[in-house]
Amino acid sequence: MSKSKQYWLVKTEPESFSIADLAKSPNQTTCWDGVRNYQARNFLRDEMKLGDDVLFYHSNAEPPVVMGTCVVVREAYPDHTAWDKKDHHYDPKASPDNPIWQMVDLKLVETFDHPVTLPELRAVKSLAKMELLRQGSRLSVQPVKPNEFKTVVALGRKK
DNA sequence: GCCAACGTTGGC
DNA sequence: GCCAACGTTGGC
Repeated sequence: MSKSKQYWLVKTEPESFSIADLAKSPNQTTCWDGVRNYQARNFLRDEMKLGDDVLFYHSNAEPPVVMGTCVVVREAYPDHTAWDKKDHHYDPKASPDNPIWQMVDLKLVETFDHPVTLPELRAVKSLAKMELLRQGSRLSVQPVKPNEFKTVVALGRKK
């Protein structure tokens, strides 16, 4: 008995990992490591399912922008970068026995012809309640409603 | 580079 | 368990 497909948005700073980097990755697939926030992790670990569609967002960019979409191709498994001392997101409390942090694998679906900027999103009335647009929203993995997803994709394809 | 909003830490 | 101090995120 499978639930209907869910939708998500993930943030990344393009200087560390951009959608172009994803496009260049083997099989256009990457492990989404480095999430170090419990609420975001809980979404990754408990709710992201194979086949869920994901908006790919560039944060700390000029302008901040939804670049395209990807899809969940592997469900949650331990984020081994958490116990790698050399990793930027190293967490001394994590270990193979107690991973704490999880990641999923994401595969590129499409890069928008017309990436949708944050000001453009804010101008769309039906997106007013998007988590991304909430003031102070910092979740790097967040749920997106089906209509919101469809609206953003339509904006990304047209113009 | 600034700073508001947020999450985490640690003293008590 | 409170909450001040601190660190981080991320838009501007």
